[in-house]
Amino acid sequence: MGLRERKKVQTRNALIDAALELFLTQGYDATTIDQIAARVDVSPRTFFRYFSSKEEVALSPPADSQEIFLAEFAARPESESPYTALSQAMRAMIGTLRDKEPAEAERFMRARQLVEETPHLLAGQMRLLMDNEKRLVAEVARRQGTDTGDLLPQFVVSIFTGLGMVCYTSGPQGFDIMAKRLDDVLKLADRSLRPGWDLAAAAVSSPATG
Amino acid sequence: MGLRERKKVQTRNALIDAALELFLTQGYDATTIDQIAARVDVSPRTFFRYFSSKEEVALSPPADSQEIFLAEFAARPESESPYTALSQAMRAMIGTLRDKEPAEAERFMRARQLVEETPHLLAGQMRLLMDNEKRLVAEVARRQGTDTGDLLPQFVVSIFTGLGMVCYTSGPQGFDIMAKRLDDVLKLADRSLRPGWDLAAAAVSSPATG
DNA sequence: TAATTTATGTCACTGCATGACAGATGACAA
DNA sequence: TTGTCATCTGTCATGCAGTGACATAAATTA
Repeated sequence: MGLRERKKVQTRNALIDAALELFLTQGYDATTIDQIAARVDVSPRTFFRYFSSKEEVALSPPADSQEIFLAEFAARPESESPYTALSQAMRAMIGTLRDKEPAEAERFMRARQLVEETPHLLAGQMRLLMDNEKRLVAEVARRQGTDTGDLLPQFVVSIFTGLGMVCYTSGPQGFDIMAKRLDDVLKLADRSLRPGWDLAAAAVSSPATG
Repeated sequence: MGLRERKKVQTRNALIDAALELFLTQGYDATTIDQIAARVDVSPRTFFRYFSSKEEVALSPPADSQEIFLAEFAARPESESPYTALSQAMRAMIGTLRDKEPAEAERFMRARQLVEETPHLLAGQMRLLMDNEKRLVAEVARRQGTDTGDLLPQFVVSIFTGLGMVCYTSGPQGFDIMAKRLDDVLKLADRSLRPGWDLAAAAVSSPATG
């Protein structure tokens, strides 16, 4: 990796860290791009060459973690039912984040705290989630052998997204507490959902449409 | 109702209609506040006296419909379980919207279409949803006799919100198709969820934490 | 009609975001 | 090392969103 590329990574991380620091201390709205840029000694224009908006710099860690989740999900064995694969992918994601180098893991936690206390960012994160939802639905449909347009895969993904929100919205905390919370929610889900609810068979047994 | 008050309602509706018209034809981003204001013959500054942001004018109908939903939910009889009450409130909301005068019903449908095809607005609507979620969780907890901090009421609300999203994200359509879609999703939920899953008893029967 | 309240318009200003252009800096070959 | 090329950065100019201050116009009330 050349010097140029290393510098870019460095600047990018510096911008994220500076932004998170200012957002968390002064608040998101009260912080200007100029302040963030000044702290990293770059021009405001340069900031926008790394991030397309003020929102994006704050949501950059969450976006990364979602990518990780999607990768983990795609890597789950075919033997797992859609919902099981989703749950396991979520656990795997938390583990992957925890095992990163401290500086990076710290960024994820700080961003998480910021997003939670800033409604605008929470909305933005939901948008990220919905952007990925299509990919998720497609993969679930594939595992079920159903069509992407079917109600069932969308249903499964929506239920799961709901669970994710519950364990996400629960105050500042570390990865371990987050994992514990996820376990609790998944246990609750196991008690609430019928076995095989996420498999196509249940839907197929219904009479033809119309 | 005095002349002044009537004029305000009139201007407000005119602004919403002009905004929706421009947003739907030119796109949300390509439309400026100046254009909207010009179409209603008011100054741009006046626009911001009616709506605090460009986003708010577009989300005004969805915000209203959510208020209707909350009112319907609060009015459901105590005999209904939390989830049943939520489902019935949703059906009631669609009915209430359909029965409004055509001009107003039209606004809801147009806004719905706009929100669906504009990611930024979809995110904004999710924020509205989450703003109301606290109220919803509190009411569900009250019906269950559980604490607002408990996992169960949050779980129930999240599951339901997920269902709502499924039936919301499904292409441009009228109230009837929307109601049909809701029915399908609720049927699917009935097949997937264990009886009594939304009642406190199920959680209480689990062994003590730890 | 006169006095009061309230809505609206104008003006000025800050912040976010983008395009264009020039200069600085790293990459690479001779 | 040097020269060339690609790329990153800073400066400048611009448009749009959103807000505060103040004056004006209109509706309300007496």
